[in-house]
Amino acid sequence: MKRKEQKEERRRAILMTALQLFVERGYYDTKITDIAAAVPMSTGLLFHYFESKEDLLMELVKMGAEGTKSADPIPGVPPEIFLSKFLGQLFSYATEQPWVFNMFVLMGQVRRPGMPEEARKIAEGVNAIDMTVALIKEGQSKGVFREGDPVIMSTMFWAAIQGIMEEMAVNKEFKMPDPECIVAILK
Amino acid sequence: MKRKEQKEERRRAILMTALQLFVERGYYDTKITDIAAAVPMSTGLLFHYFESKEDLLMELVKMGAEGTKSADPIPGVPPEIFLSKFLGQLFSYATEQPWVFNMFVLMGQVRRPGMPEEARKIAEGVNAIDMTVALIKEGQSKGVFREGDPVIMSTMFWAAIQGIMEEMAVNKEFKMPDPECIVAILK
DNA sequence: ATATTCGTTGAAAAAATATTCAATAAACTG
DNA sequence: CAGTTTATTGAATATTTTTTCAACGAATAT
Repeated sequence: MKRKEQKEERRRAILMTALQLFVERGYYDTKITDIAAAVPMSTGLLFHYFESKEDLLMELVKMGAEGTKSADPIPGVPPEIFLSKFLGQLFSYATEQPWVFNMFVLMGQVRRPGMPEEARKIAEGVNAIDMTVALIKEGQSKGVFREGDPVIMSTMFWAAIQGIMEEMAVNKEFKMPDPECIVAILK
Repeated sequence: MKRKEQKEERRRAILMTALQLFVERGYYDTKITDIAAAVPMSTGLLFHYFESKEDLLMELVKMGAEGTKSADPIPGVPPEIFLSKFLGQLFSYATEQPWVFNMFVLMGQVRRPGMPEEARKIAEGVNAIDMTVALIKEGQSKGVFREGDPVIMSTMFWAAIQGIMEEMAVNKEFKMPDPECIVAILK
């Protein structure tokens, strides 16, 4: 039974290639032929593994949604510490586990208008903003975060992270920021 | 000579319609037929006014690049005051001059990978980040802004603003944030 | 060793979208 | 008013991109 393993491996290769291209060039600008050529394989064969381009995106987004569950806050850990550690981890993935990093970037991109509805819905379901809103409230009540509408603060926080990650994804020389520097947005 | 004025007006109408659709649905997801239908006019006629969809985008981006020049810092004004006033103005445009606001959002979007090269280049030329880098350095030397790599801080700053503006553009109920709250990212 | 299934290809078909165009109506000019 | 230019339409065409498919080779099973 080596066939099945090989098939899985090929599937993964396609997914990872597509992920990288989607993040670096954008979903609409990466054509099926680009993905196939980069894997590499014939365009026809790609449809042996995925029903459509949108299906490919869906698989990625589902994986991303799955993976994000492990980013839930740990009860008892102070919010500023948790966020700081979380970001440190995230940024270190940029070089150590590029696909995890790219996945995060992709999830953020898919939430934007103009992306295929189905995928977008799933990505919106993984709402990091809600998670941080709670954390921000906690931090505010403890006096470690400054006052202000938690929803706006959370939006700013994630937008800043997304912006930095997209910069990092495209411009490989961009210096990895100190997590503290981002958590400081909330302080 | 009423013809010429009317033509200009029609042109503007197309431009403004396209701008709104591009921002709300994204460039690739708004079809030429969508724009024409929204103006409203026949799809064929649209090509009487603009050579192509990309040309339409180019015109918008050129307008945006032109308009952004008026956002240069005023010598002598303290950086934190300038930025705060600037953001106040910008956010107030969201309701008072939606097209100015949308233009800002569009410029940010066009800078991203996957957008048509030609337009992207122009948008990247209008680099608000460079402008703020100087302002941040000034603020740091005066001690009103906190320490940290000015490029990263500037990237964060604009990414946060872009994120909030995109939210405002799509979700009309989103509460306009206090500019102080954003400038606080730098303090 | 033969049959059967699966992987693979590249060219052809289909689908989505942008663009052109011939025809007509409306506005202007002298 | 007759003639000329401009605006307008929507169906036809061109282009771009995705998707299918018939054919063939390689691996696996019997």
